[in-house]
Amino acid sequence: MSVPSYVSDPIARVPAPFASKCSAPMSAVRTRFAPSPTGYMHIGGMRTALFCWLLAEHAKRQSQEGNGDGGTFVLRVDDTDRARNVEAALAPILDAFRWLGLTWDEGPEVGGDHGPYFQSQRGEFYDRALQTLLDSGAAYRDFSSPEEVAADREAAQAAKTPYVTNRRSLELSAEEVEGLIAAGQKHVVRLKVPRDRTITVTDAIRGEVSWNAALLPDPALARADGSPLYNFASTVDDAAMKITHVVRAEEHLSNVPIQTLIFEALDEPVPTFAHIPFVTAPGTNRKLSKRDLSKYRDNKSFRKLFDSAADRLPKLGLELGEDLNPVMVRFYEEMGYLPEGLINALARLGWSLDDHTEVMSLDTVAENFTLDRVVKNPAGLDPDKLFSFQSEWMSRRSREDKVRRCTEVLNRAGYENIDEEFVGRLVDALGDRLKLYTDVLDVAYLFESGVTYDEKAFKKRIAKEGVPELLRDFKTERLEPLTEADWTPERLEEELTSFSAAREEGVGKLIHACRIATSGQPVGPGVYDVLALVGRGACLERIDAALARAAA
RNA sequence: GGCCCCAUCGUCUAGUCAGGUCCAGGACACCGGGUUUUCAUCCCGGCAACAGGGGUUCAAAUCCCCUUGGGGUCACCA
Repeated sequence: MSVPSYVSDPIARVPAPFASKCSAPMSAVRTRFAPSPTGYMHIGGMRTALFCWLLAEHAKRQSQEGNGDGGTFVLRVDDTDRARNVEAALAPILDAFRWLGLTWDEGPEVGGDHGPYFQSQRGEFYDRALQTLLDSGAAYRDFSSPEEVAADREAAQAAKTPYVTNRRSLELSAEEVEGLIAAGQKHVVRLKVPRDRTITVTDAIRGEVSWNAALLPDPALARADGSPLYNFASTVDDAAMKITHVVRAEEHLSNVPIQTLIFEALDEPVPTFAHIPFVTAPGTNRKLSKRDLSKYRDNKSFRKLFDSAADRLPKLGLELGEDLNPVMVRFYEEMGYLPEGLINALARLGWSLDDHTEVMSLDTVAENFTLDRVVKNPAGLDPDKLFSFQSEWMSRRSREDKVRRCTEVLNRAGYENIDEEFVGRLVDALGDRLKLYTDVLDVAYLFESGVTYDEKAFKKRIAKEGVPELLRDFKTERLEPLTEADWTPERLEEELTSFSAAREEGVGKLIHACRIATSGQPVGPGVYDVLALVGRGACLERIDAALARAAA
């Protein structure tokens, strides 16, 4: 088979324009995200998936305005070799897409014209492609044992020379090869890399990148049992699914020359590659990885996340650890983050709209997303910034939504008979303080019979010269005479203010004392709301308890 | 080690392709002040960066080269 003269004109084979700032209409854009079913959705993978989705979605919208031929986002499952529990391991991944509102046009559950969408079901595609390559001579059977290959590799390493495949099997005659096959001799199929080539590709993000093919080992396409390897399966699928833009993390950049060669050998157009920077671990520019999780606690803003999760998750019957942690999308969902918040943060990781726009909906991002505004260098997710986006989006949520979701959290935390009307009052009192749905857990004292005192705050605000007396008098003179009906924030404020004035004291003293006595904590909603929410009976009891504690 | 990629405030970034309007803009974080006689919000202000060295040019964060630093990848994994 003849190899196209790709070297002389590398760009000619790159189909669609990648910088859509240009006014030329875009041809159809088809992107894919190909997760392997691991049982969880990695936050970095999610960012990659988001960019894939955005590119397709943007093209889709453009075409609706009469510009271009549409966009399609494909979800394909890389489950080669892992057939056992695919469904269970895939579910969390699909859930993450659903939670964030990233729909797929083709893939699991929805099907499509280019299926099946599970690699484990695409065996015939690989077999056929493999035969094509074997027939054309682009690939060959390698009878070397894995041990021999490993030894060659080590020798090259030791000699400090680049390792290239020892093509001994190529010296076999056709008859000898037939004989070995007939004898059941184990072998892999390798791509015969043309060693006189320079492979050049114009990456949509990195620009022109080249490799000297003479330095490339012949990659295995299929195992001894005939099953396809990643680079091969992925290329065959991308070709069959008519993928126009391969958007993936930068760590895949080194797969480009091999895949390019495979596309060419298959006589398929080479898609546009777009290698986006990966998401880094906090405080470093290394790849964010589940394995180094414990190290991330050393990072200041990550530690806040961990600490807060360690406190809250158990209350919801969950556990911070291997199966649930900040590298997973589900972590943020369980902690009560909003999809809008995470999307906003992820979209801003490596991409910007302009020099000032920070808060953006998925819709806004999709409307404006182009690869030419993707940055080249890796970026770390900053929990503080995510939190800032989160509070912005939470502030836009309706009261009904907050009430419903907070009630859910409370129920999950095991508090029985939660009254939605009461939660409504609570949500009002919380106001902007409610940043995450799980923030309601901070006011658990409203749903429990006793109070746990913050020791430091207690000492500072109650166990102090004159304060217990003041609190006691306020209680007996002003609080006790109030009826249940009088027990409103407005009335309580009136009483506290006038009492303080009568005593010639600043209101601060009593405000703090009351807050600590009734809630145990130095922070929370406004005091009058706290007193009202805690209720007359419990307030009086708790003040007594605090007084007794101060006296002890 | 080979190959490849990357390099602007603590962090995410704008500016780089089409050099001057940038003694570098925004956001988050941080620090200070104001509002709230409480917590949070909100408002105002501040701190803070072009990795280094050579070129090219009247002019370089922007173009070229080198150095340094960081990272990715080198499987019959994905």
